Order: sequence, then C-alpha cells, then structure tokens
Amino acid sequence: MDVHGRDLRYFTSVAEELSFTRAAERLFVSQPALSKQIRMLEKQLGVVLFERDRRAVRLTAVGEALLPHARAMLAAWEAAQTAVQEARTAERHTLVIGMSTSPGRGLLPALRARLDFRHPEARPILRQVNWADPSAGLADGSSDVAYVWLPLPDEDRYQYAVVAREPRLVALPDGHPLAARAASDSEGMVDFSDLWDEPFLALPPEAGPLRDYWLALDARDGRQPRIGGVVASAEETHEAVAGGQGVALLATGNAPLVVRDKVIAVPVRGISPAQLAVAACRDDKRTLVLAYLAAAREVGATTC
Amino acid sequence: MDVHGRDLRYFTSVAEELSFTRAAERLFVSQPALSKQIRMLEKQLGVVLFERDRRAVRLTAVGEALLPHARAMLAAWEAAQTAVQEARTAERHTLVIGMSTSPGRGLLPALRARLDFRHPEARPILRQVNWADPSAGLADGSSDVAYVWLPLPDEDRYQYAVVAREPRLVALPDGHPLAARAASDSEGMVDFSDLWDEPFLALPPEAGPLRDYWLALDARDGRQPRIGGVVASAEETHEAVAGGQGVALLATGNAPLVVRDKVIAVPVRGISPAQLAVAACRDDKRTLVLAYLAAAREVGATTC
DNA sequence: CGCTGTGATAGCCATGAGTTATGGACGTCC
DNA sequence: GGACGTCCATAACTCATGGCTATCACAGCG
Repeated sequence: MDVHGRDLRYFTSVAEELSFTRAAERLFVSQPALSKQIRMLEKQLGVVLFERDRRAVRLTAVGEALLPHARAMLAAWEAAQTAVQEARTAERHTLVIGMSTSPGRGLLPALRARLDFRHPEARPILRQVNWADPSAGLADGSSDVAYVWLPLPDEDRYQYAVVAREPRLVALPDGHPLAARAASDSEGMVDFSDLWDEPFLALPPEAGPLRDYWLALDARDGRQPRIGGVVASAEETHEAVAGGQGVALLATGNAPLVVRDKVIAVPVRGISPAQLAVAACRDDKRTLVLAYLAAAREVGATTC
Repeated sequence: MDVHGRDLRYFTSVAEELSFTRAAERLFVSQPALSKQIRMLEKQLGVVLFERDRRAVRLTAVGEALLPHARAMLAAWEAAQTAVQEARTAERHTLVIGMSTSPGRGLLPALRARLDFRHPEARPILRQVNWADPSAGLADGSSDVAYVWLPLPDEDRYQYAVVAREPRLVALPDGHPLAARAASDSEGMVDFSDLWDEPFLALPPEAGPLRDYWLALDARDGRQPRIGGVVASAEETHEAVAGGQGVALLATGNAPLVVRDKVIAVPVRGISPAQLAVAACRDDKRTLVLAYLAAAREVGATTC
C-alpha cells in the first residue's frame, strides 16, 4: 500500500550503480540488507525490478518505469522537509503581541526598537483582542506576549512587567453635574464617593477581576455598583457615555480614545492608579518572549 | 531521514478530520497507534504538527506547511504504482520473437494469426539477432521465443516445435564447375562428397554445434573442412559466395535471400535436411510463450 | 453526580530492518 | 587446473518499531 522512502532510496541507488554491493556501501548498509529490501519492494509491488544476471544487474522495463517516479518522490520529500524547516524558523521568529486597544504612549515603537536591536530576525505581529479576554490572547495561546491591565485573572500563570502607571479618570457626558463640580474643585478632580450612585459601564462578565477593577469595587465600601451597560471596545464606551447609559473609569493614556464630541474625562480622587503591563505565560521561556519582557522592564523602569 | 508513506497518510487523515479518533477509524487502526505514529513523525521532524487542545485538534503553521507536500507525495506514489502496473501488463503482453534472418515461408503471419486468435491482447515484437547467436536471443533472455535452426547448443535448456524441414542446398558462384556437374545430374543434384575439398563459408565460432551443422561435419567422414571465410548474415554470404571466397550450405527456404546475380544454389545429396524450429526456454511457462509454441506445433504439423 | 467522548499512556507481541556468517556461481591469476 | 576474489543470495539472530488492548485524565453534558 505505502512505501517507505528508504526503499525508494535503495531502489534508485541500485538502479544508478547497477550493483548491489556498490549501492550498499554508498548507502552505508550491508549488502544482504539491501538485497532483502529490494526483494521486499519487488514482492510488495508484485513485479521484478532488477534482472540479476550472474555477472550483471540491470533494470527491467518495470524498474525503468518506476525509476523516475521514485526520484520524483525523493525530491518531493526533500522539498517537504525544507518547507517544514522554513515554516519552523518563521514560527520561531514570529512574536504575536496581543493588545486590547492600542497601548499607545509610545510603548510599541520603544519596545520594538529594543527587540530589533537584540533580535533583528524577529517578526513581531500585532493582534487586536476583544476586551472580554483580559489576558489579551495569552490564556488561549493566541498571543505570545500581551499588553494587559492589572490585575489579571489567574495572575500566577503569568509573568509580567509594568510599563505604565497612571491615575484613573472618569468619562462623563459633557453636561453631567459632576463636570461642573470638578471645575469648581481646587485640583479639578472629583471624589470617587460622588460616583457611587452613578450607573457604570462594565466589561463583559468573562473579564473577571478586571471587570471589578474598572468598576473600582474595592473603593465602594461593599456597595454594589449600578451597571448601566456592557462595553467591549473604546468605541462602544464612547457611544455609551455620550448616550448617557453610564460613566466609565479610564486610564489617563486611554482618555484620547474616548474623549471627543460630547464626552469629557475628569481625574478621580480615592482610587488606585491603573497599571498597564506586558505579560506572557509564566512557563514560556522562548527567547523572543523573554526578550520582549526584558525590553518592557527596561522601558517600565523609565516610565514608572 | 526518510518517511514511511503510511505516516503521510496518517498525517493527512488527521489533518482532514481534525480528530485522532475519527481519523483512526477511517484508517482502520486503533486511536493509540495513530497518536503514537503522529508523535513519532513530529519527533522525527523535530516540529509540532498538531496542537492538541483538550477539546480540539488543529494544525500548527508547520503542519499547514507540510500538508500540501504530504498530499503531493501520496499522489506521486499513486501515480508511481499505476505506472508500474501499466509497465507490468505491457510487459506481460509483449512477446519478443527472435530470428536470425526472416523465417519466411509464410510462418510469421500464420503464427501471428493463431496468436491473435487466442490472445488478442498480445503485442508481438520481431527482433533480428546476429547469426553468431544460434539461439537467436533465447540464451541471454533478449528474446522470449525464437526461430532457430536445429541443432541448438544446450538443447535440453529449450523447448521447441519444428516448423519446417527442407533439403539443404549449396550456394555456388554461377561459373563454378559443380554447377555444370549438377546440370548433367539426373536429379540436378551434386553429391556432398564432391564438396569436401571446397572452401566453405562458416558461421562465427560462437555458433557452436550450429556452425558444425552448416559445415555438415558429420558427413565428412572425419575430414576437416577448409574455411574460406566467416559470415554472419545472408548479405555477407551472398557477397562471399559471389566473390569466390567459398561455398555455403543453405536451407531451401533461405535460398532466395542468397541466390541472385552471380550466385546459384544446387541441391545436395548425402546430407540431412535442415530443420527450422520455434523455441523458447524450457522452464518458460508464460502464457504467450506457450501459446506461440502451440501455434508453431499446429503449423509444423501441416508443413512437415 | 455519573456518563460520554477525546487524547495520552502503559504493557505486550509480531514484524521488520538491520547485522554477521556462509554458500554458490563465475572470472581471473599463477 | 586449483586457489582466490567478486558478486548476489540465504540463514540465523538482534533489536527497534508499529500494532494491539486496557486504562487513565480531563472536559462537557444531562
């Protein structure tokens, strides 16, 4: 039914040398082994491939018919092997970088430059992941490294480096009463306690602890937040805030993505700053991944 | 180094089914066997071909790269097999008919018709063989059946059927004294004893007993013949006789090939008639060979 | 909770591909 | 003409491999 590639190699060698002994030493096997294999091949095909005269070995018509096919298959296998190796190195040099929204803040070019310097062969690929996955693709392996907001669910499964630490703002419709209150504040801020009764836009439930974090559950003294809607992208957030469905906490660096038209953002007193990190799976020891994390640590040291 | 075709089959099956279990039953092997083989293939190539998630199996980028090559090789093997089978049937239907000179006497068409009747698929091929080989290619296997003159060297190696039995003539230059003697003979013949001292044209030494036969050694009472030259074809014989190098014995049916211009042929008294046979190797039991011999026997029964 | 379906693992066995040693048929050389 | 060398085939053995069954671990589902 099938052939072993080896048998084809043996066959072509004997066909080229027209001698079992010489072919055997060219193939680095013993002559009886070669004889036997050729016999097995002939038996399998039900034909005679070589005419073993006392003094000479020569191809039969059938052998002649097989030879070009055998050569073609061997060449095809060579090609297949190189294709596999190429795919493998391409894969080794590819780094899939997951992110929810563009991390901005000049982070991507800064890290890219550091990666390029150490690993010019690297081929980083940027990948947008829905906000519903707080690990930005790490959890299901679709990203090698990712820009994530802390805290991560299952945080001990990951290794990470914080690259930005920024106060959180609240996004409001521009006519909102709290906007005026902030304007009258000495620092232009609002207290989070003033937001307790506001309807909030939340991440999808799958986001787990991250959803809680952006609702600032820990700063509510045990009170349940009112959920005004679920959003899974900057665009949705803008629309929902402008439409009066609720307010939403934002990292400072993300404000430009949401603040326009009828939406403003105001700093909030009494909640912890947001932390953006570059993360990877804890057990991932691949060179490029570690290099990207190292770059993140360097950049993080200067920006935080 | 090489692959077993089976592994490629297994690989493509799993790639198509994206399930080891289903692929295994499609391949009529157990699921563990399939798992193991795929692992071995991956180990051999040093790459991961499938990503086995708990719930799903999918091709890696490397697997994707291998798949088309694997398919191509399987297709190539299919093609190779059909090529071999075609060559085999072509070979089975081919009958190489060896002959020294054209046997003439209407034998070829008569036998051809009988062969066609029984085996319309047969593809007889006529092959001219030098007179130096009295077996007309049977000895070295280059002919399957052959028109030969008896006696054959190693006669027990062959099976044969006599298809013509004819008096032998002697070819002479037209001015030769024996031509006149024959003309005055009551039966228009010469006695072989009259030829004892003539120079004879002989077959090459390799022809063995056949050379002796056409020198009619047995009718010389122990006297050695004088050899006027060596000939290996009808054309050479004509030239040599016409040129006076010597005389030569001929089968009646072959006379037309030699007798023209300055060469005549005269019946000889005192030597046995020539016997033309169709022969094959004794141990050759192939259908077409036996059929041709049977046809020869039928035709021989009517002509002898 | 147990049931089902999937892939991996373990242990067993037959086969297959390799080895060395040897045999038989020719050529060749002294 | 006998000794030897060459070449392919055969024999006997070893060990890896490909197959099997039985079983486990885990996820999804009723």
